[in-house]
Amino acid sequence: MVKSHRATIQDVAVLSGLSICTVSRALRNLPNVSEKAQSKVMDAAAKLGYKASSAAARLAGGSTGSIAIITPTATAWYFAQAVEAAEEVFGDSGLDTVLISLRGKASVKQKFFGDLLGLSQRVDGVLLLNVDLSDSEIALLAASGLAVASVGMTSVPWDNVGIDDENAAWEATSHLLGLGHWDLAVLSGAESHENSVMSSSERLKGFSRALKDHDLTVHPDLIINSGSTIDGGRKAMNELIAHRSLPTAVFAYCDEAAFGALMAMREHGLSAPKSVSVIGIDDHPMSWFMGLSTVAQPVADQGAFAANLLVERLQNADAPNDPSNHFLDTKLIERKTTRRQR
Amino acid sequence: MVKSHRATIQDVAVLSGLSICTVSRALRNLPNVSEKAQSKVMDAAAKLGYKASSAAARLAGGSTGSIAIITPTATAWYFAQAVEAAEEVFGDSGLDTVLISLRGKASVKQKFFGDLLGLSQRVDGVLLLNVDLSDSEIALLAASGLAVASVGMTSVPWDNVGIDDENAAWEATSHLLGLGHWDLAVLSGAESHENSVMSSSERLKGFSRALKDHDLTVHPDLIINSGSTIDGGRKAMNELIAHRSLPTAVFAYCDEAAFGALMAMREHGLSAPKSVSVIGIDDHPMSWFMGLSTVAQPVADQGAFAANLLVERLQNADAPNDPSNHFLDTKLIERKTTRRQR
DNA sequence: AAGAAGAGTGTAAGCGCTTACAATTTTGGC
DNA sequence: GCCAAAATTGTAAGCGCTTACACTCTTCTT
Repeated sequence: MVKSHRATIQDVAVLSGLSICTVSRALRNLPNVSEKAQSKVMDAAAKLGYKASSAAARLAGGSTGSIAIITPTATAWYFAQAVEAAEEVFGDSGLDTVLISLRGKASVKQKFFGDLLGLSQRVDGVLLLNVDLSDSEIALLAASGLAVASVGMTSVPWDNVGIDDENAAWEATSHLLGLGHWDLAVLSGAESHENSVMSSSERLKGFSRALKDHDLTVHPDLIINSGSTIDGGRKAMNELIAHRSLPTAVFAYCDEAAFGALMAMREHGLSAPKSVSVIGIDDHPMSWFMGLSTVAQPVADQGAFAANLLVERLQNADAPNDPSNHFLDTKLIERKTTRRQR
Repeated sequence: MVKSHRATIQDVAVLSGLSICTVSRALRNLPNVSEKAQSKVMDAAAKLGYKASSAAARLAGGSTGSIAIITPTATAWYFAQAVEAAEEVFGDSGLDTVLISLRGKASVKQKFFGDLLGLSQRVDGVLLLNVDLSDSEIALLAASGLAVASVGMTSVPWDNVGIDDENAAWEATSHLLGLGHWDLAVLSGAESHENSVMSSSERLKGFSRALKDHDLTVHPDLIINSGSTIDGGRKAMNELIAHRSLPTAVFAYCDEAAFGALMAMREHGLSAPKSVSVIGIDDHPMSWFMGLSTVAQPVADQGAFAANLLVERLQNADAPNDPSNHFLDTKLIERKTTRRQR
């Protein structure tokens, strides 16, 4: 019954008594196929356990049945969550997901863009997770013919879902200010240039706006790139402690960076909130335990949402291109690493 | 200069003045190609920025240029580390990596094996990360024609790299016993049947052996499946606290499960090592901060190592099949969650 | 009731590669 | 130098699918 060799479209054609062409159309729900033919084909395909060869389909100009996820790293909590959620959506849609982790290496990103043409014949679409893109890179991607969607990016010409980063940062910072802190530092995530499309840029804006609201100015010395890892946060905080003046409160780009900051403080005999108040963004599973004040965001939901958007685009590829931007809700959670400044 | 259309093997053939066939052979370093032809082809290919279409190659019987990573989850620390390290190796070898996360769903694994034939024409090989496999599934995989390698599995008929899980668990447990504890519970990771190929099974063996060494017996009530997540550890420990007798020490399958256990204890007003001593395995980045005693293992190294093994297999596919098993070193790290029992 | 328009289906030409197998050139032994 | 064996290169037939285009029936028009 089960042949060791995979059923081909040919087999389906023979079994259903129709031509290969009709089978191909029926299988892809194209118009101009009678209901009778349609059901015959479906029956035959089911009976044979037929699934189209993605290689052949791709070669002949069809779709590849896979999409790429581009992520700065696969290990940080936020990204791992988003990747897994998106992978689930793609898998449920019968799509393979190829993972490309930039790992902070410029060379990898370069390779990615250098081989965009190649990539575009291996995948149908691309899901970007908070990837730092230049204008020309955005243009390249938009012109690549690939379907594109993203998580946590701003002002990009494709579907995006994220949180209102600027506002989340504003909330976190305002919380600190509201507690009477006025000497603040920020562990700012990734380095971000003017007009960056990344969330770290937005969060920095929110931080600055909150200070401005209190007639405070941002001291450049108290903005330190931490990346989004524990170790990055630790190094950034160490730098702050060792070479700059110690603020009374720190707003960290994300919870893991905040954990790192807490670690650095401990290494120096400091603790939160006694020495310094600390707040992050994420609500990482460890944050409750660490007593970390934070702004919670739904990460898996963002990944799944964006993935769904991408799948929809793929399904009606002829629909008009009207990039949508979706914000999911965040919520300030006050715990024990922040307290009133006397 | 740069054509919007991708260069094909045809273009390379024309530029180099050779036939498509020779080009194909030269590109793949097959024998029977003169050095002169070889270099001509390489030059032409480089000049055109040529890269073979994986779809066409695959269709014609060649390789796909991608490999699949099968992981129980992409979010747990251990797996995220291994995935990223492997992905780096594959990327450096010019291979795409398609990610398949089982997410604990039997249906996903079922789909995976159901479509093994399909998968085998989309990827050249499979890297398994501590995947729970039945004998028949192992047989299927071995017969699939795919190259296979794994991380953290035992007695499998393909290359594997991991740690000596049995011994690591023995060490952790012996540490507890050596401190005078004799009433021990274990958060045992994934549920594992007899003859399981998973690390949780090995670790349970190591735990049992250590007890046996001290003429202690394992009480089934004190073996609780925790999975490898924080939340799983928390639930398992809650179960222990609420419905079973509280031991004086707990050996957790991994650090994240241990964190969860610590959380559960805190929820019940307990703490380590005062109420219960706790030890894990991994040396997670947070473990230092948490003061968690643990057995450190090099996770990224394992992923990279296994990935390299797989790549090598792919490269000389005709080499004899002699599955190798590699153990990387572990190291007991004593911190503050374990202390002498009076 | 004849012809146009449309719906449904089939034919055949690739997509870019690999790989028998055939053709050609080179090498080496005498 | 001559011929067989070995080394190199070319020819052509697919791999399984999509798609332009041709063809055959149905439906409507008028």
